[in-house]
Amino acid sequence: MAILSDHIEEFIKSLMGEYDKMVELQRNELADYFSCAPSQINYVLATRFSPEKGYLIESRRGGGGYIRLVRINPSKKEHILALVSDKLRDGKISQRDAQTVASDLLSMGLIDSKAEKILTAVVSDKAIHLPVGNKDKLRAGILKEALLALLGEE
Amino acid sequence: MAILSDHIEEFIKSLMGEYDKMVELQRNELADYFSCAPSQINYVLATRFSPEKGYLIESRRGGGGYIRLVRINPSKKEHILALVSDKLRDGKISQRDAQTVASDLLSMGLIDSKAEKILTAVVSDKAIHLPVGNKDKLRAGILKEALLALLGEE
DNA sequence: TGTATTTAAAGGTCAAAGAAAGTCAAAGTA
DNA sequence: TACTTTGACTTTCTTTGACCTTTAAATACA
Repeated sequence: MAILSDHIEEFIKSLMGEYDKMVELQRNELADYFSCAPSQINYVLATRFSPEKGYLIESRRGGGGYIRLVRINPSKKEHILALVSDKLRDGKISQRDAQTVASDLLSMGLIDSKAEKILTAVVSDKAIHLPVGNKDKLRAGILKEALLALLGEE
Repeated sequence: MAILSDHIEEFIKSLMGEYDKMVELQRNELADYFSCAPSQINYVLATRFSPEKGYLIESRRGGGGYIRLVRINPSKKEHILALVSDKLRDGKISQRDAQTVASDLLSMGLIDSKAEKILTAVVSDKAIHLPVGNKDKLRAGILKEALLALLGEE
């Protein structure tokens, strides 16, 4: 597993360092450095540096333009409550989305990898073997309880 | 004449070596090497590298995709698999028993208190809001997947 | 000089092509 | 009968390229 997008992700993270809150990129320069299409950079930002993963993106076009990544350090409680009201608003959630929630929590450092594994497992279609239909509704209930349980832990 | 699947199994095991915990495969490459259909590889994985046989499988599709096999720590495996076959034998479990399983795991040191909270939550009747009846069956499925997921850690 | 216009330098979007792996059912084999 | 093998089709993730929008700087002009 060593793919261009992963390299770019790593590179950006190394630029940001462990403790910095912010880094500024030049899209074209980066694309040049990795010999790829500039839009590749957007792809990496969209898939690896989304708000759900704990980053905000600001940018400016034109001469002297830039892309600025800001790492947000969310309060656990707020973030989880936001997830509950956001992703579970309509009382159902797909397996895919639920697992994204889990992996996002991990990448934000709000849960550890063991907890992430459990979350991923319990929202899987495998865990929820119903004949058909309302899996997504049930899954939402399970995920919700799990998330609320996380609130308790400090 | 040993059969193709057996050869593939052996080959993968030799790749992993005696002491490695993990090996990464390329499905198509392997299939090529054995001149078989790619889905043959899935068959081998499903029949020879299941959790019950001591392996977890992670994978990723698309460019840079891979299949990763993780060998489960045997002693942990025994504990947990014993639980699975014991408590979940008949495919259902009460909320009370499920929660006992969780707290037992905690006191055995196999999970931390955060994980225990999650487990307790996801097997609660609150999480599983079905109109009526088959909660215990569903709960068993959820618990089982959660336990199997734990096998991978550490 | 001050404003309007043009140009060039960024970054953004989207869809298509490519690169894996997954699924499932049918056919083959022991 | 149960296990194995295959192949067609699906899903997911990545990469590229063509075209669009925004902005700063340069230039023209009144």
